Amino acid sequence: MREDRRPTLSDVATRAGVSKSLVSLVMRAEPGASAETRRRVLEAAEELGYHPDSRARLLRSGRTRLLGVLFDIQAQFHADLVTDLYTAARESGYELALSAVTPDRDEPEAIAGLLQDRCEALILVGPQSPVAQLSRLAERLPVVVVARGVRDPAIDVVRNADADGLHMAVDHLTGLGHRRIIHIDGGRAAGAADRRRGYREAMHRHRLDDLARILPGGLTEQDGAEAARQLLTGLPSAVTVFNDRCATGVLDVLTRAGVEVPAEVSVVGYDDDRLARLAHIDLTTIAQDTATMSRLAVEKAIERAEHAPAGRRERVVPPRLVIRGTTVPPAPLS
Amino acid sequence: MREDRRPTLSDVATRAGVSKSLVSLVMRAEPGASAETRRRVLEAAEELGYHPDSRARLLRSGRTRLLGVLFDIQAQFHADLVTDLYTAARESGYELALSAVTPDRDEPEAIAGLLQDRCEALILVGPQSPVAQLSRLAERLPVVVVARGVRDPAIDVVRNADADGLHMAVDHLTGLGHRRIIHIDGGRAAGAADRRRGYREAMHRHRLDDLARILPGGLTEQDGAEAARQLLTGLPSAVTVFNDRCATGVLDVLTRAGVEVPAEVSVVGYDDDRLARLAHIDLTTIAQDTATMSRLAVEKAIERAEHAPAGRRERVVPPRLVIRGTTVPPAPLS
DNA sequence: TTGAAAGCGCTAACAT
DNA sequence: ATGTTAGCGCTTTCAA
Repeated sequence: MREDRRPTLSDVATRAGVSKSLVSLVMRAEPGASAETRRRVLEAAEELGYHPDSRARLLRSGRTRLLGVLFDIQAQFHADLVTDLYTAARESGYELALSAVTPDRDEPEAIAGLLQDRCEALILVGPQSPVAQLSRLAERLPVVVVARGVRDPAIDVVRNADADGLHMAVDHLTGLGHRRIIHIDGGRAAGAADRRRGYREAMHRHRLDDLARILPGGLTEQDGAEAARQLLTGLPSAVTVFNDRCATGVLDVLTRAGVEVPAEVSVVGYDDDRLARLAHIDLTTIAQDTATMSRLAVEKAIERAEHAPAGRRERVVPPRLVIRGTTVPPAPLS
Repeated sequence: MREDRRPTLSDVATRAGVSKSLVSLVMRAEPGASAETRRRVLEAAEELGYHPDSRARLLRSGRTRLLGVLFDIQAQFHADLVTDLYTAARESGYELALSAVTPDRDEPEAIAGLLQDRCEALILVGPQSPVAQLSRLAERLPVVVVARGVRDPAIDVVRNADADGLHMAVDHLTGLGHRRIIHIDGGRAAGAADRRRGYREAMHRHRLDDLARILPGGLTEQDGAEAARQLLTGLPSAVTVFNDRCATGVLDVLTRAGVEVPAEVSVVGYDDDRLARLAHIDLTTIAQDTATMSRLAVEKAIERAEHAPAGRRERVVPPRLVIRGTTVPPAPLS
């Protein structure tokens, strides 16, 4: 069966006939022990099946090299970001502590968990908490907010240029010849306001103000489906949607209603999450550069954790238009 | 700016004018402190923004009350399970340590992270590792595998009755009058073999062996989309699909090809994940009882961690047919 | 009900 | 190159 007590550093020291300090040095591969001692210690450790206890180690050294990550386990885009955060953290020699927000586990609870783990900094992906709470948190440890704008000098922000993204979307559509372009927005979601603004600005620039129209949407497939039903009463020639998840709902309802996409209506999403890339969805979208955003977030977090804050407080990553199958020139009769 | 040192239990004790022991009791909500003391301590803790250091706490008490959870961050169904695992763990007074598998972070790496954290037991959601590796792991600490069958007396298993699930799906369809029912399978995925078997058994029971046909599918929307293209060459009257994610791909391709679901083809999924429940997908499916499975997994893990293994090694949870909008009687001409 | 003291397993500062 | 001595922040005796 299993050992009832795990061997400690002392056990190894006794067995090797040396002091704990030596064992500590050897286990960390630090210089300061003779080759012979090193050999004896390693041998003893091996025989005992010794593994250092990271908690004790970190408790003593005062460092955890741990970055706390808050995310919504139901959001595909968050999953994509977490994927890249793991990569970025490993490259920087840090570990990630994940804490998910679920329908039954709210943000304060998820954050409390991270604080208990003594993370050196927090990376919050699309947090919904009021700014005041985030500010309070930032008084206690470095906080980096990803994919949401927060105006607080103590909080680092990594986000994409949402307004620019919608400029690209609208420019792409007008370039194809579309004029009746509707925006299905994200309501109060992070980034939604900027994307709305970007849409309005672009429509204005193309002198299409009269045709501009914004339909209330949201973050989920459900929200998109509902918005699409509104759409059916008076079809535009193209739609820009708050995000890919919402766009998926739009696509689904349109298709079911017999509206051909893109022949009758072109659709542009936002995020370029895994969903959009699926061959059968094949959604034209505005890609957020999750790899870069993740790298920057980890960099920022470590920077703040290790020395004083340096560099710009807000990093805005440019989005990128990814043309796939849901956008074509408008039908002649349109 | 920020405090350079996080408040400790001693700080709280000083501020509240009591001993460390009292603070310790109060923070753990243990009896033995007067109401007045309790109030003062909590107030001091709040003012200082104190959070107990879990490492120190656990180092001292020798226990972590930590359950390590391995899951695939790209799988919706895993997200649903993790959601319920959080709930179950909280009810048992345990915490969860999440470790995600990503395209860039394989299972051994994710598991190594969990081991460093000194989790008392591991809950592996749909692990892909060979049984030999899981067995080796189980020699070091309690291991519970969820949603995959593993034949090793040292490993607890919590899964749903996959074969029964397909019996239900086929019975439902034949009950509606379907005869030409095809199964799109999950290849080598966990549970796929049992679901295939269940399909064959049910078709046999209904004396439909001649019409039984299995198409290679997989776990993802992509896999479903590809399988559906095969389907188009000779439409059956109904399809049972390995899981909801895959079924989504099937639905999408069929709809785009002008095949009406369910008028022309009925579709049944598996899992009842968030996707299936979306109003616009509205997929008839076989629900896995994630709440029960999660509760059992947590129970098993704690049981093994705290005393010797007790109770049945394998817990099989019955699935449940959820009838939604993708199944109707076959078209008369079919 | 409260407090003092002794560690948990480890690392860091200081000896030698 | 090696050993000794203090803790890290907490829980756990044990006394008061």
